[in-house]
Amino acid sequence: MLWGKAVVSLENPNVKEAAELVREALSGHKTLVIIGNCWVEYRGRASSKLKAGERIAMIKEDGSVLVHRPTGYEPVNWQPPGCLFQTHLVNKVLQIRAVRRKPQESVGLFFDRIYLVSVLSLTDSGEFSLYASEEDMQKAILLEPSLIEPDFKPISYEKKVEPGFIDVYGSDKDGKFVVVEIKRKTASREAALQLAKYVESIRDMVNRPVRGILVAPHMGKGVQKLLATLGLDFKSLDPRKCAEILRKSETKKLAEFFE
Amino acid sequence: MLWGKAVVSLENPNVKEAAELVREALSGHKTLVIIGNCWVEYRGRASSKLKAGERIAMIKEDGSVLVHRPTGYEPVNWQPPGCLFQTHLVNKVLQIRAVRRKPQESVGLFFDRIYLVSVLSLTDSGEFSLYASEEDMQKAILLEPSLIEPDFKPISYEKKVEPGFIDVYGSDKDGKFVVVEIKRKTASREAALQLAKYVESIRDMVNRPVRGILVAPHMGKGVQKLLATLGLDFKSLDPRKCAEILRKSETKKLAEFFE
DNA sequence: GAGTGGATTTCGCAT
DNA sequence: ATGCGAAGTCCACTC
Repeated sequence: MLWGKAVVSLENPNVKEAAELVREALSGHKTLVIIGNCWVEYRGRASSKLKAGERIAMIKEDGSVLVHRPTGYEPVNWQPPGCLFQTHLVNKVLQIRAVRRKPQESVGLFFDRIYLVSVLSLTDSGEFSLYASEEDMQKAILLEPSLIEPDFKPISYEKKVEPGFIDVYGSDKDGKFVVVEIKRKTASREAALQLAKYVESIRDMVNRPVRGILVAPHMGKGVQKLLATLGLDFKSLDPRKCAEILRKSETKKLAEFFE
Repeated sequence: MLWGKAVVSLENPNVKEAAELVREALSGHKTLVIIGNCWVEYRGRASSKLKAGERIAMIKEDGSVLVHRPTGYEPVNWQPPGCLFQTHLVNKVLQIRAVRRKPQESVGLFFDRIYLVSVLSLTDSGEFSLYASEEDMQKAILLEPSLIEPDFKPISYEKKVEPGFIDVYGSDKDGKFVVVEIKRKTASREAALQLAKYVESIRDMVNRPVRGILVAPHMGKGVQKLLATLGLDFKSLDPRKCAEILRKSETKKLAEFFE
C-alpha cells in the first residue's frame, strides 16, 4: 500500500503491474515518476508527436505533467497544473491521458516498457527567496536614489501612462522630471524605444522638459547611439549590487527593530 | 556496476551509499534522478536560497540540472546544459555543485535524507514534430494566400525593414501593398502598434498607400478600436487550421512525388 | 560571440 | 476572468 511511505517503487515491472500502481497513485493525487520507453501525443494550443524513446515522465500532485528526454533543460512535452487523468492498458501498452480545460488541451503518454515507477508523498514547505530581480533593482533605487545620480528624488513608481507603466518617476537636481526605465540585463534598443515613449507621454502631460534614464547593467550594441539620438541618458547598475543594498537595509531594519 | 543496465536504483540508501552512486553516475555522464530532503543555493545571474524540503532532482547526460518541488510546472532551481559537477560528503550531507561558465553561475544541492537514487542510461532518438507554430501560419498563408483575403498575392516574407522583419509582404486586389503581421495567439495592442510601425516604414519607402493586416486567432481587448484608429485591418486565422492546410499540402506533394 | 524574437512559454499581479 | 509584462526565462537563428 502507498500510505505512510515517502516512496514506493517498482523496478522493471511488467506493464500491468505498473499500470495498477500508476492508477493508484493518480487517484491518490500523489507525485509520480515513470521511466521507460514511450511515445507522446499532444493536442491543444498546438499539436505535436513524439516518436518512441526512453524518457523520464513526472506527474505532480497538482496535476502537472512533464516528459523529459535524456538531454536538455526543457521538457519535450508537458501540461501545466490542473490536469485530469485517465489511464488505460491496451495491448500491453500503458496509456496515460492528461486533459486540461481552459485552454482545452491534452497529452497522451504511451509506455510499452517500463524501467521504474515511483510513487512519492513529498512534503515541501521550504521557503524560496530570489534576489537581484528587476523588482529588487527598483526597490534599491527607491531606497537609495543616489544610485541613479546625485540629488535624484523619486516621486512615484509604477506610474501609469498611456503606453504602460513607468518603473520609477522622479526629479533631478534641477527639478526636471525624470523617467527611469529599469532592465536587469543588457538593455536592448527596444528598451530605449520604450523609455522614449514614456518620456514623450510625460512631456505631453506636463508640458515641460523631461529627462529619461535607462538603468541596466550594460548597453547592447548600438544602444548608446540610439540613446544619444533620442536625447536619453544611461546609468549602469548591477542587479546584484541592488540585492546587496536591500540585504543591508533589511539587516538595518532588523537592527532598529531590536534596539 | 552501472554498465549494461538501463536503470540502477537504490531505495532509501544512507547518504554515503548514495554519494558513491551519484559520483559514479556523474563521472560516467549518466542521467541521474535523486529524490530526497534537500536545500538549494544558487549564485550567478541572480541568487536564490531554497530552504529544506522533499524534492525531485534530475541531472541529465548533457549536464543540465532540474530541481522540482511536488507542485508546479517549473523547476524551482535549475542549471541549463553544460555544467561541470563536484560532489562532497560533509557531515552526512551529500553536496552536489553544478557550475557553468558563460554565464558564470552555480547551484548547490544539499541532501541530508535520500529516498531514491536512480542512475539511467536512456536511449532516445525519437523524432519530435510540432504543428501550428507561428511559422506554420506563415507557410500556410504563402501556400494559400486567399486565407488573408481574395486576390491577396505574397511578394516576399521575412522582409527586413527598419523596425524589424515583416512576416509577409504582398499586394491586394487593387495592387495596393499589404503588410501582414502574424500572431499565433490573441493579438495584443503591442502587436497592432508593431504592425503600424512596419506599415509606416514601408510607406516611407514606397511613397504610396500601404495597408496593414493583423492576422491572429483573436483580438485582445481594445485592439479592434486601436486598429481602427491606426487604419489597419484584422483577419482571424486559427493556427490549427494552418497546420491542417500544411499537412494536406504535404500529403499532396507526397502524392505528386509518387505519381 | 552577441543580438533578436518566439514559446503549447509559465507565472504573478492588476484590472 | 482577462490582460500585461517579467523571467536566473530557454532556445534557435542571424550577423
